[in-house]
Amino acid sequence: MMSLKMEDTLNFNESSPFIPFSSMFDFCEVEKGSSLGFMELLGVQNSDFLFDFPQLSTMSSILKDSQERIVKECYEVLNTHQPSTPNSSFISCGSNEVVNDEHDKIVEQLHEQQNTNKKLKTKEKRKREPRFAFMTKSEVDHLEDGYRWRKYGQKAVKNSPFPSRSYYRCTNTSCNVKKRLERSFTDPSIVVTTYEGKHTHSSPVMATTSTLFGSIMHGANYFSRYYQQQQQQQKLFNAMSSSTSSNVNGTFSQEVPFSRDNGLLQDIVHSHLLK
DNA sequence: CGATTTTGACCAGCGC
DNA sequence: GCGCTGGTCAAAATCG
Repeated sequence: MMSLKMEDTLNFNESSPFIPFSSMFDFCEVEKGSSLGFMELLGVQNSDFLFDFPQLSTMSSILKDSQERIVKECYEVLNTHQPSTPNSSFISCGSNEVVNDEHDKIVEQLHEQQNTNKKLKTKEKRKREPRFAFMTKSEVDHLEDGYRWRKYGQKAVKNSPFPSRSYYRCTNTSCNVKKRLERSFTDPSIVVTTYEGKHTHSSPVMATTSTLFGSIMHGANYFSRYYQQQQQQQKLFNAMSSSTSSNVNGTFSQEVPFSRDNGLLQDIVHSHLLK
């Protein structure tokens, strides 16, 4: 497996405050370090995805800094959250060697299983959009993000020294995005912002302020795809390992799903930000 | 006067 | 079933 190094791409300022990407697991009810947990974390299921932006006061002033963080953190994830099993390679989707009846059968079974799980889930729970949250050190509760929001509710937070949690909805009638704001339990200077859903329109305010959120969402979507693919391939690998354990090693090829040359950076960060 | 915020009531999900 | 909690609704109040 090739190692990805962001130093080759960006001159990251080592002295600037930086909390590792892995720290976001501290805020989530998923298993730390597992690729499954990470998938759920990215909104593939119903969990939250958290970034941490310490020492930052306004969205507009941190644009460049955050962009570098996102890229650095993304590279860290790629290098540290690979499948834990040794030799648990990625299986090339286009590999001719694994195209046979057994393969098709297993794929079909996996799809059926996934559909069954989906049906059960939607029956169990009301459908909720993937959530995406980040923390910002700020004295101001409501940070400018380029979109216009209307407050539709406020709730007292139990056992919290801070009065409430605020609920906002995008003012665009065709857009269903929601946002939740609250002060951190552990550090009052930190504002936790949670977005739910995806804007169906462009930012009505400045392009520059919305670009940060756009980049973050873009990064989240990227990893969502990445780990969804990885998880699916891992399942297939496990299924085939149990059924055809004798020739596993010779059957699958190791492969990096998104190579740097194919534009990992471009996939995460909007191109005009890289200039 | 329209847009936005405030706030108490209400609803749904969950654990016991 | 009951109580708790997170999330939403909607009428009234406030703002620009």
